[in-house]
Amino acid sequence: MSQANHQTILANIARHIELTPAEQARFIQLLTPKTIKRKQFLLNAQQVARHVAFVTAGCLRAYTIDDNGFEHVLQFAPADWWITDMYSFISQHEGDLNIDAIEDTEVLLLSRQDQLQLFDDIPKFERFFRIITEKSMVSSRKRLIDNLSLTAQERYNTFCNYYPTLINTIPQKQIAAYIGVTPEFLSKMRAQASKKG
Amino acid sequence: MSQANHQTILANIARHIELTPAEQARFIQLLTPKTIKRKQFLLNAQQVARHVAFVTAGCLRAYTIDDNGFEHVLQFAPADWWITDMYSFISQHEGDLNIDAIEDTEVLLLSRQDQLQLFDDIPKFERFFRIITEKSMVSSRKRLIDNLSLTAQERYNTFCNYYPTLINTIPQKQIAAYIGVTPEFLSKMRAQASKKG
DNA sequence: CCCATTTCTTAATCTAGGTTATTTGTACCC
DNA sequence: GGGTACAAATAACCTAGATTAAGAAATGGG
Repeated sequence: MSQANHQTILANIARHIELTPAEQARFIQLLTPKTIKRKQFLLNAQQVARHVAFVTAGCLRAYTIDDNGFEHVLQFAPADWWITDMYSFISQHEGDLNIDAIEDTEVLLLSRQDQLQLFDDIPKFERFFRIITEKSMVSSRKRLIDNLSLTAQERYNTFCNYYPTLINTIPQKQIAAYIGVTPEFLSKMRAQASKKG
Repeated sequence: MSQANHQTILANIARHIELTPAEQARFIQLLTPKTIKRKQFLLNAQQVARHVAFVTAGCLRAYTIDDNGFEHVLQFAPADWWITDMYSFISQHEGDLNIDAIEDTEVLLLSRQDQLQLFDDIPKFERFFRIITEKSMVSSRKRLIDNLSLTAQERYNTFCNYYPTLINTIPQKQIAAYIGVTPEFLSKMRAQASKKG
């Protein structure tokens, strides 16, 4: 089972770089498996994100709580996704993101320290993370544009396309906290949309 | 003068990696200087972003135009900033960002092709771009959180802190297109704020 | 299987910010 | 230096989405 998880992460990496068996072994050795039960936290705001997590099963969510107590979801991470508080992870200072599990979840953790060592020892890993950071940057920008230019209904549709597996598995209030509306308004939109068919 | 520009970009890079004189020379050789006059374009939507630009003087802006014809500014790039359409640059497919000059501007261009070659030849450059992409990612996320959780007035204040040099040099309508309000509403906010002192 | 908690829906009311329109101010260009 | 084009201000009115409140439905833990 742990073996299966290792295959998943190696397949994820193989999309961008090719590793020798020795390099694979070296990498696997640095990973710490961890189980996070539903509603438990991988990371709290005001903590330092020592690790980046790769999800092998379940689903995590990263969110902030604003001054009025409202939650804003930055990212969901179902299986095969990477997640961390990037600010805290790269600066190793305390961050403002909470990461918790919306269902029982398994992750493989890589510490920043080991990651940086890996960059020195096997530059291909620096390439891998350079590439996935470039891609995250693109999707973060895309989302910012969507928030600036789309209506709530359009953002909901976009969400459904982006996270198709999540629509029926996560509470609607989480979707609302992601697209930037109140749960009440999302409910109203869905009611109107279902009328029209 | 071109020498001065080269010093600027080398100093920018030296913040994160150390280069030998030979490596510096190799890098400089790959750069193409370009002048963009006020209101002229470095890149149009529907073009492929062949280059990433480093601004040595003046100021660029990157923006999209939505389906209703409204402009949304993603980034301003005064001197010492890097700018490109990241999606188009990494995929080499056509993008949706326009980049133009809000005043006469000088840039140094690095093509994606040369950048990737540089990553193969001198891994330190892959490190440099890995680091600045991580940092852009952090600021993009920060801005997304701000858009989800702050009022227009608070976003205006945040803008003033983030781009202090721009407040008096760029048109207010550009600031409005960045913080996500109409120029009319920004004008109203400023009037109210100045009343209170 | 049942109770407690959380989630979802509906509806009335409210407001931040948008829209439209007009006026005034400013900058550049021949 | 005067006209054209763009930028900013002001004000009346409008709407997408928030707030508040209350009931209905679903879920999960024991």
